[in-house]
Amino acid sequence: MTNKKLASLFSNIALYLEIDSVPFKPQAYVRAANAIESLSEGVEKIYEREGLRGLEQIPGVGKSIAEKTEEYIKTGEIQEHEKLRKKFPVDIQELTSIEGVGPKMVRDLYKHLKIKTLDDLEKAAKAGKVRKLPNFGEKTEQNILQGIDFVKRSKGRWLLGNIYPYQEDLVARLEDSPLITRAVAAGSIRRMKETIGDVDILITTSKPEKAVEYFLSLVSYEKIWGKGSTKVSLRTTEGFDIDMRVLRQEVFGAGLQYFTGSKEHNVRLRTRAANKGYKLSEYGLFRGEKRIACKTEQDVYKALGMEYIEPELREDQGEIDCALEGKLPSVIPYDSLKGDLQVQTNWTDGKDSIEAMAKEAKKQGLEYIAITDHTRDLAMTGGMDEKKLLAQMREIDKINSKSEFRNSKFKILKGAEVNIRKDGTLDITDEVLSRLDVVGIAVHSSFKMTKKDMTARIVKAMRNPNVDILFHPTGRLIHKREAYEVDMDEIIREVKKTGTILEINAFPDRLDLKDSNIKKAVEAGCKMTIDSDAHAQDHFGCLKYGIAQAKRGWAEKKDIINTLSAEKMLAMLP
DNA sequence: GCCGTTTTCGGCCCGACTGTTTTCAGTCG
Repeated sequence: MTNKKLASLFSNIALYLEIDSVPFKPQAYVRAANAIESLSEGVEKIYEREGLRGLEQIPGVGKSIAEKTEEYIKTGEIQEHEKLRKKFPVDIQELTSIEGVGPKMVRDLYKHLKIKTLDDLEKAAKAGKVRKLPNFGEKTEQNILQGIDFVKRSKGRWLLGNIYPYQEDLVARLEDSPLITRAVAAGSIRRMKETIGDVDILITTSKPEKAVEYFLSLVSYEKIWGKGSTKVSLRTTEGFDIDMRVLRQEVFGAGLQYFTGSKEHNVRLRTRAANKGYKLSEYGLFRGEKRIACKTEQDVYKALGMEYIEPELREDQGEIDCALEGKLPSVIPYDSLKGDLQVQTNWTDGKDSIEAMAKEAKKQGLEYIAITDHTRDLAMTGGMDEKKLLAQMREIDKINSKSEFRNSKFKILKGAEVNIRKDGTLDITDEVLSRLDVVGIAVHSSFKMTKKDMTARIVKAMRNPNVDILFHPTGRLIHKREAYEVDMDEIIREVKKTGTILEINAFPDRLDLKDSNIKKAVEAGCKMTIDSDAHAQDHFGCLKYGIAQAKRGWAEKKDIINTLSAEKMLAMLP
């Protein structure tokens, strides 16, 4: 995981340089950091094979950053970074993670109050010292305290999308070993919760000690919390914990059920079992001394007289009663999407071209994507005005007519992610909107309106007859920003009137709508779409997190319009 | 500091919003 650490060093350098208002260099470091973080290969490997020259091939990495990378590979640190850190001995990553706090504020806070950490800042703000600084005031102090509260609450939890690929890789490598007959992730990862506290791995093996050693050889860890013959618990160098347990083959199902949770689900399940005269534990379902089910999870649920409950539903949200009555919804399966209705390209803030995104989507088995770049008001992304949008539409026609796409089922649809202004109007004219296949709308600014005003703003935008989809309806960014205040019931009522489609945005830090809102939408009979919000080719993989979210919201295939063919999907749009 | 040529230095996404000003700096997207 050198890439990640190195990337974080470079982003730190960028922040330190911004303190000094150094022009342009910070962006260069940020670009390099992003490029390094998204590499599929370790920088050491590249360096080993191709030396400095290989490093310079990474986009955004030139001579100087390549040399710093070399220095880091050889010595584990970068002098430039040490120098800057001595000048401003502050936890700049942590402090700037507070919404509204940037490098300049960090500078002033350190200069006047010697604030170095989140805790320092919290104390100072609570003591009313922050408001007295030049250019700070009471409101800023309040915002800082709120921001700290938010950061603190999300500490120690990780985004599903950041951990899932790690877990997938680890499980695959465990299963590759002849020592191990079965390996599977349990816990909140298996339930696909939007954030994960730690990773639970279950294995079966005939040689527990050897398997534990093998597991330790695969994982790079900072600390072992505990180690026995059937369990090991550690902190990875990435900073999260893994619990690995060896289960006995014959009780694997019961163990998997137990360690998948959730705790609340299990408590209720055990109560049901007890009422029927059974006892349920991680070692099986018992009647008296007799073990009656334990091999598979299916056995356990069946023996309790209920339908099998998928892991994503096990949150004690009424799933057990439904399962007993045989009334569980058949939630949407993982392979059921035919299209993706939110895709950004290098026409705005995406990384790849329209054609590259289309090719990748096709490769992933999709039948269509809608290109939905940002519009005018999002100047920072190169947001498109009417003229640029029309040019892009012509470009899409051109690509669609290329033989590769023309002769296949695949189609690129024309769309946009249109900005909803503060007053509920849109930043593209109706005339141009009416020519698009898919019009998505979204809020990107003025997040701190009252609930009433924000709801009215969105409702007004949805009433535009050209509008098809409300993108990331609540605007939250997990661990970064709270959802804005909005009356979801009112939005749903309006959706029923206008036929607007609600989005389940699958990007790991959005997952917006969240599960409880999806459930509301399903109950009201709203239609939804699951979109990746891809900004690069490898982001299509995020769709599975959106599907997981839909499952957690009890959505069925029929509730999700992009399970349909392009033609049928388009017919569903208002 | 990187990039891309105009081959060796100039350009680098920029507008809205906020809270603090009293004309703007900082932050965000």
